[in-house]
Amino acid sequence: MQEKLREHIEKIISLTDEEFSFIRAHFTIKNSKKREFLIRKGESVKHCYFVVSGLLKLVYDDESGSQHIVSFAMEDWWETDFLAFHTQTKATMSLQCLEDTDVFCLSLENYQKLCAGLPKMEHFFLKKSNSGHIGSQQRILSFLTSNAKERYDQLLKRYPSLFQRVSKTLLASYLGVSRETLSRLSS
Amino acid sequence: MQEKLREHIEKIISLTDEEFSFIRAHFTIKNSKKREFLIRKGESVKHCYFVVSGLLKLVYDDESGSQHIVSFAMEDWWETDFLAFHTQTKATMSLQCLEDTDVFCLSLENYQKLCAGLPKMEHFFLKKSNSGHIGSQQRILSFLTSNAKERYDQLLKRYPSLFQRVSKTLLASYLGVSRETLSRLSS
DNA sequence: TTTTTTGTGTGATAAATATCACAAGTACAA
DNA sequence: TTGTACTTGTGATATTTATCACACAAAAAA
Repeated sequence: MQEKLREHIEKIISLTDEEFSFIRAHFTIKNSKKREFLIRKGESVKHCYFVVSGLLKLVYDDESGSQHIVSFAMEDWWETDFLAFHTQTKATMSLQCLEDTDVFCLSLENYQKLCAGLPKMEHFFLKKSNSGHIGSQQRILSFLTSNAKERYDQLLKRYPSLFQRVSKTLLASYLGVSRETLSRLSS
Repeated sequence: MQEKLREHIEKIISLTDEEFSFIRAHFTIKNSKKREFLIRKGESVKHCYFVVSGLLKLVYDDESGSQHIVSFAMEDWWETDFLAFHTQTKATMSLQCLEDTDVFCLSLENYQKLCAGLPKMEHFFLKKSNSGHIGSQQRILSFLTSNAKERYDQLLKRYPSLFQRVSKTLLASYLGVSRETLSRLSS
């Protein structure tokens, strides 16, 4: 499990064994079962998570009770309610396991210590944050330029594995269409 | 004009005069007229821009010829085609002045030198990138949870000044609705 | 100034999508 | 095993939004 984290980081920066030990010491491990919550709306957000295996959904529940999926977090993803985590405010979203999931947990304090103690890691997180930002911008663009059918096809092309792992209902709520419309599109 | 940049950076990290001189040396200044392009689709993206005054639009032109506004860049914003800038690929979007605009320009090379020479700045850019990511996620959320009217009201509330500065047609293309629909919403 | 482009509102209509309702299939727990 | 909850497809209908067309106003260019 440690190796997964190390390999992931070493895609961007190279590390000595000592550096990795230093990094490793800032994380804890958590093994969660399907349906378990890592973050609950309204509670404080203790950690940023690195997904080693499994699958989670980051969801926003609106006033009328419907769910909106901001993001699916799969292997090799960093996920949390970033706003709440960085500003130390209460979560506005929830992070819940869709499968049994193993994660590394990084507290804000350890995140800051890690960046301060090893500037390379600040560089690493900057790269990650940039990719995240670019990814979100692409998703915005897909809302601006594409209808439901096109967004569905783009998702299918980009993350084909998702279609085996999550229900159509969840895909619909990620794409921003009703499950009935999605059902009619895919047939 | 320099002071604007310094004040902006000092909102996040504090600087000595020498540090600021070091930073300043990595930027060039550009004054552009309304309608001028800082980035053109298809060309290479030389800089990341910090907007001192004025207003720009970051637009994506689709195959059918319609424009989609990914972002408005106002005073104190950092803007570029981030994907093209960071990966040194051709621009897929254009950045064009909606008003006469003054910017500081930072090349990728200088961006890297700046981060390497002054780790504080890597920290600064990480904070900026995180806010950008969070902002994009909020925008995604508005597409997921809100209809055109609600998105319009949210934008009006968040950036009231935009409504004096840009045409309804451009607002429509930022919100992802046709100008006719927007016109009917706002009356 | 005159001309041309750009912006805006609004009607009529078409297309996309949501909502409600129901039936049947599948997974999972008691 | 039975039952309960979750999932999926599909019909009927309502709502939202896009598209096309036009008139006119405002702004920029000649």
